Amino acid sequence: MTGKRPTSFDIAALAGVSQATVSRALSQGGVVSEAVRQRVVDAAAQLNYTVDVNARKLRSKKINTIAVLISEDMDKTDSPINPFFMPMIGSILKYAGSKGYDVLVSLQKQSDNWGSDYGHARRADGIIFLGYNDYDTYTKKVAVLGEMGEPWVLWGPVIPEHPNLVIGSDNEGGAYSAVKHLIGLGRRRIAFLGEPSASHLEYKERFEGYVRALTEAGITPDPELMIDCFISREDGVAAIERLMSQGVAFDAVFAVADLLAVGAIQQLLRAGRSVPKDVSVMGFDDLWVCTCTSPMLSTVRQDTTEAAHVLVDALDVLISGHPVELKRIPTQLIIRESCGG
Amino acid sequence: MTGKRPTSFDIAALAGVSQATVSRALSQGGVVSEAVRQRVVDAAAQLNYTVDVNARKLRSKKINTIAVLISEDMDKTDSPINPFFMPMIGSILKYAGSKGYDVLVSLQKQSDNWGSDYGHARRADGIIFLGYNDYDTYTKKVAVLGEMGEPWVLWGPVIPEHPNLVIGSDNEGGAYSAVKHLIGLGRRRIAFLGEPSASHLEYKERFEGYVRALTEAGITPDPELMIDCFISREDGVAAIERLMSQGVAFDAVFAVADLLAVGAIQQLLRAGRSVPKDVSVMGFDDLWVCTCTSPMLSTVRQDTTEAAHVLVDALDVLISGHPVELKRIPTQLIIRESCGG
DNA sequence: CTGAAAGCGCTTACAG
DNA sequence: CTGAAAGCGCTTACAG
Repeated sequence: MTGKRPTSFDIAALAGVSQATVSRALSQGGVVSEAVRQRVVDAAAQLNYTVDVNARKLRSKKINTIAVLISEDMDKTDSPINPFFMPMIGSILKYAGSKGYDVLVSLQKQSDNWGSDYGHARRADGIIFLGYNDYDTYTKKVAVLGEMGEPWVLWGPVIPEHPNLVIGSDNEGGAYSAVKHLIGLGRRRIAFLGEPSASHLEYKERFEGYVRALTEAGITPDPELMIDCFISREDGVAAIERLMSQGVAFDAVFAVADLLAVGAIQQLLRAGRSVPKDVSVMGFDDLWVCTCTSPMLSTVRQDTTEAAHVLVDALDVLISGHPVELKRIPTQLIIRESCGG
Repeated sequence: MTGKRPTSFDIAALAGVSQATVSRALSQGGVVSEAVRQRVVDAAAQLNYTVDVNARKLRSKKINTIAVLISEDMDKTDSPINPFFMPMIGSILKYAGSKGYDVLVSLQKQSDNWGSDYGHARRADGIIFLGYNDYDTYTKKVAVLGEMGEPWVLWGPVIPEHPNLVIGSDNEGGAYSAVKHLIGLGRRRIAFLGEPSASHLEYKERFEGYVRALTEAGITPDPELMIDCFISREDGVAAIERLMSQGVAFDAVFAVADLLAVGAIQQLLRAGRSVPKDVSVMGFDDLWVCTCTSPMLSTVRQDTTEAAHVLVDALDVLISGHPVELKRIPTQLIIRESCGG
């Protein structure tokens, strides 16, 4: 529909130079006299010309594109993307864009044999994986990429034994500081709401922080207070229902994810308990929803902006052929109304 | 870093056919005998070969890529993307992917002279614009694309005078049904929280629905009940503060966006009013946060999944050179706890 | 159904 | 600093 797009030859003719010179004038490192460059730029503007990126990529073998592959969230019906990743994706788009990368975004089922495709077909120079937190599944996948020499980084649990290039939050430390804060408030019976599967290492790390804080305060972790849940608001509601129906006494809730904490607050209020007077509630993530509840939710913030920068920078380094170390990003305790004083 | 990628010539040699046949065997409409195709596919698998998408795009002139251009939200500090678009983007990724499109996503400032770039540089066959709801700004921009013959669709207010290809919700009808519902509950003093700028036509349409429902019920719209706000939780809080400090009596709130309604609920509770007993609250959008408040927020749902499908389908039709009509997607009234009975 | 050949629009040594 | 030429890896008429 576009009619005839002008090519570099058209610009060359109009500017009275060779096609090669047009190419030089319009690319980053091209050596041309300033006068000629100006003529070319004017001619390009006049004909509404832009470099054909596909020809450039083919010829130069530089793609300047990164792929963001997001694990499709099968639990959620409303949106296929985990809300935690939303601002992170936004920041990745913004930051990668500022570094001159185009960004391909794709949703993938964890089961598919995706991934290799993107780099392999020369669509992207490197891949950022988001939401692949099931250790058993993803390790095999990225191993393939490693063999192919495809640069990739993954957001997830940072563990030393892990094959390089994983970037994530200080989950244990974040959980520790949160629970320590609750203890400082005088809470002793702190319920733990979390993911049961042993392959979700991030949640396991948060559990370890919980245990450390309790132990340090001389409190013996009580299995009755530990509720296995998947990560959803509904599971948070159910967890509180279960604790109360079993008659388990508790004066605080630490949830491994804000979604759980949101559900917990709702169910506590519904049951006539006051938050934070009767029960303090603490989440993890600092989703945007934390400021929308009444009372507003205290939480452990994962810095998604910083995460995006670190991920893109690491991939950038990897693409240029240098090694990168795995990195743990500090969390920050955010105290709002749901904790009380 | 990847070493030598195999080309179609390598596959040809291995399979004992010509390079052209490899190309045919591996492309959609290629005519080849089944036996040969199998040999080629096997050879490709053996060498871990995938078609170089850049060469394919250059040669075939088919890009099979759509660009999603999102207006960067300057108001928000936490995330640069309006939360309303999050699930829509997810659905677009999913649906466009299922149709065989790659999806480039980019954040743009409304002021930039972006956009034309994407189609023009042969990066994308067409463009989906999200969040460009300032009528005055975007009309000029898309006009340029129109002249260039670049396919595009825009999510926004659907108005007959508008240059084609805009897809949006039935804003007037949605607001009408919401306010009518409040009136049916016995509410008479219904505050309107909305965006003041006349160029934000979607909000204007919702205002018109509000007025129509009131008028139809014989209630004269009262300017005292109409509060100008930008679209944020904070503005929702401020709006309620203002109404109460001015001593304006009201028994319901209709907000043009859930964000406002969330803030309204928070401030009403803080001021000791009961929701919904004293005041019914109704939002618009059906953001995911609606189920996270206490009480849960009633709202007018915009169907983001349907929207994504309609946008992608329309762009698809446009790309193939056929015309498309502007379309209005029905909204749905979602009654939750914040309305009362 | 298959092969030989041309060419998509660029970038980049190689000369000058 | 600039030009002529080769070639990136494919697709697609054109023959057969």
